[in-house]
Amino acid sequence: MADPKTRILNAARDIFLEGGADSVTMRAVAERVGVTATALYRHFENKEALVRAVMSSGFETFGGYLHRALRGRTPMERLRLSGQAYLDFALEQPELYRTIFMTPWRGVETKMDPQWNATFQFLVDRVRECIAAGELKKGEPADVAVTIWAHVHGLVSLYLVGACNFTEKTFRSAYRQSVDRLFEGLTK
Amino acid sequence: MADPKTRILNAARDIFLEGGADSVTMRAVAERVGVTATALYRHFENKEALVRAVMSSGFETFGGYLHRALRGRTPMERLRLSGQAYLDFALEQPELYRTIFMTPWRGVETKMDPQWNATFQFLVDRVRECIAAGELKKGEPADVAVTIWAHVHGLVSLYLVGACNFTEKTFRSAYRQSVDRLFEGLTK
DNA sequence: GTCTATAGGTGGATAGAC
DNA sequence: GTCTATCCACCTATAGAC
Repeated sequence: MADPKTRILNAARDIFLEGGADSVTMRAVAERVGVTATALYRHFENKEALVRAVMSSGFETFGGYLHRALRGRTPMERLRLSGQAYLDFALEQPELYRTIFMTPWRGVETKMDPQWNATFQFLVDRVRECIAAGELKKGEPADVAVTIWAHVHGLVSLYLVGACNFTEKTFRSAYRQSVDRLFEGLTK
Repeated sequence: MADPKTRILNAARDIFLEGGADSVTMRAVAERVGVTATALYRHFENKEALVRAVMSSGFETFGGYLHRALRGRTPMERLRLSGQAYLDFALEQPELYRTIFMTPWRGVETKMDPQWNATFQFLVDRVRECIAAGELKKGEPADVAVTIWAHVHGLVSLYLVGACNFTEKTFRSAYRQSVDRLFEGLTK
C-alpha cells in the first residue's frame, strides 16, 4: 500500500465507483490521495491512462465473479451459477457494470477487446457443454449464448437505468422468473 | 420555422443526434442557429430546460414508431410489429435510443415518468390482448411484458454498445432469431 | 516525487446597451 | 430579442524549483 501508483489507482477507482466516469478528474483523485494533481503525472502518462487502468482492474473484478460459476458440478449448474454471478456483479458493482456494458467504447476498445472476447467465450463454453450434455436444445452455441446474454443484460440494464420501479429484492425475483421463462423455450 | 424557439430546439436536437448529449452546449447550439449563446436564454431558462425539451421531442418520435404497430390486424401481429418498430427506432435513431434507454436519468425523471409509463403500458396492452386471444401462455401481462422488453432491449443495447461485431444486416437477422427463440417458451 | 505557478481550454450564466 | 463584455467554475497539462 506504500506504492504511490497503487494508492492513486485505488483512489481513482473509489471515485469512479462513487460518482461514475465523469467524476474522475486528476484534481479529485489527487485530493483524495493527498497530493497535488501534477504529482499524478509521474505515475500515469495522462488521464486516459489512469482511467484505462481503472477499467482494466474493474474487468478483472468481473472476471472473478464469473469464475465462481466454475464451482458448479454439472454443466447446467455452471450455467445457472454464471447467471447468478452476472446478476451479483451488476447489483454489487453497478457503476462498473454501467461502464463495461452500457457505455459505448470510443477509442479504448482495442485495449479491452481481449477481455470482452474472453467474457463472451466463457458463456459460449457454458452453453456448449449444456448442449453436449443434452440439457439444452441443439443449436449453434454462440447464437444461444447471445440470446441468454442479451436477456440477462436487458433485465439488468433496465433495472439499473431505473426503468422499473423495483426494489433490489423484487428485482432479483423478477430476474429469476424471467430467465426461467426464457429457458422454457431453450430446454424443450 | 420563423419561430426562434423552434429553430433553437431543432438545432439542439440535430447537435444531440450527431454527437450525443455531451456535445449539446449553449455555445454550439447558438452557433448553429446563427446567434450568440446569450440569446438562447430568452427562449429557454437554462441549459437543462433546453435539453429536456429535446428529450421530450425525442420521446414523441419514439411514440410515433410504436404507434405504427397498431396497424396490425391481430393481437399477435400488433405485438410482432411492436418489436419491429422498437428495432427500427433503435437502429435509425441510435443516439436517441441510447439516451432514453441506456442512460441513468438523474433529476429529469419526474418530467419523463409519464412518457416512460405510457411506453411500458403500450407493451403490456399488446401482451394482454395476445393472452386473451390465447396466443400467449397465461400469465401476468406485466411480467411477460418485462421479459419481452428486456430481451429486445438487451439485444439492441449490446449491439449499440459494440459488444457484438455485427453489421446491421446480420444483427437484424440475429434479433429475429433470438426473439423467435424467446417466443418458443412464451407461446407453448 | 512532489511542489508552485501558470498556460490554455470549455462551459454556464448574468448585466446592461441597443 | 439580440448583442458585447464579463465573470466564474472547472478541467488537462507543462515548466521548472526543491
